Amino acid sequence: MRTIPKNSEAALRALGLRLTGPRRVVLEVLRGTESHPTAEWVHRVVRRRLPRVSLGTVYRNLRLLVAEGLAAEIPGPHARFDAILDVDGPLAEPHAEALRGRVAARTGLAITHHRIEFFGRCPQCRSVKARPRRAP
Amino acid sequence: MRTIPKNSEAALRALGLRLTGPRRVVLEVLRGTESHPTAEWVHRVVRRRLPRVSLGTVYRNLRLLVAEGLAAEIPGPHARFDAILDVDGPLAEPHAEALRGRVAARTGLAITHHRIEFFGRCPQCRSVKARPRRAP
DNA sequence: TTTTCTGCAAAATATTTGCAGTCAA
DNA sequence: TTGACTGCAAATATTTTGCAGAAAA
Repeated sequence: MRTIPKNSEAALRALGLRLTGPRRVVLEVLRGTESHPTAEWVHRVVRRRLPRVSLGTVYRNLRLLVAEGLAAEIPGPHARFDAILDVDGPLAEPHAEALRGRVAARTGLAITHHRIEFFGRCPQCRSVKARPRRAP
Repeated sequence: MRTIPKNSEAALRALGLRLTGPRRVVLEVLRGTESHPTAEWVHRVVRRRLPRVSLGTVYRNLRLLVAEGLAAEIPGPHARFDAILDVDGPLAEPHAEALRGRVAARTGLAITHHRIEFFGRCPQCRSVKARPRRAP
């Protein structure tokens, strides 16, 4: 399974994407928050570093990062985005299989697929005193 | 943990919601598809049974079902909705705990929370020959 | 009855896109 | 250089809401 570099520049380069200021900052902002930010929130935060970045560019880069697998789009009243890192696929299989069986037995459903997501803080984030502000 | 009835009418009544045509059909449509439909798709399908239902009403009921825990909103370019049934909470815990530990060790993240979703077809759906049409 | 809900249509939000100029490679 | 990318603003698309009437409890 492909591994995504923790360094944002490297992650973008690994995908053959051009390394532009707005793009790098959008990814870093996503990776730097624990919340599930809206596009508008990302835009506000990106602008603290690059004041001239437009909302359109933020949207274009969010969609690009999602398409490239560097970000995920998650539930909410407005679309919300999260940075993601890979975990080796087979890691989860034994547990997932056991769970599928139990869920199937309990519900009578024929399970077609499942999704497991973990949310957490990286070491770098933990070393910072101030906790990230929550998205609106 | 609260259990959600498989019968849509009973599920709505159990929550003290009024049983209206549009509401019941919206829930049944959600439960009757394997795909992750958009609000507009739900609207189209609901209208095959109740032609006068408006898009606004579909939105109101989708939001209500989400608020009441009968449906979930999931990722996509447009908001997408799924019907959900409960699985006993403690059922998943031993596996989830084991997974959290392995994911934390592998990624260096301090896991704050996780979410496990299973998708499948109910016995009633399986007995039908024609497979449900996919959402757009 | 008395609320809650609905259809309709307008309003508010959110997202995408065309274009001309910039910039990374 | 030259494609890819961007800001800007206009165009679309999506979602929410006010209101008067209809319907459930």
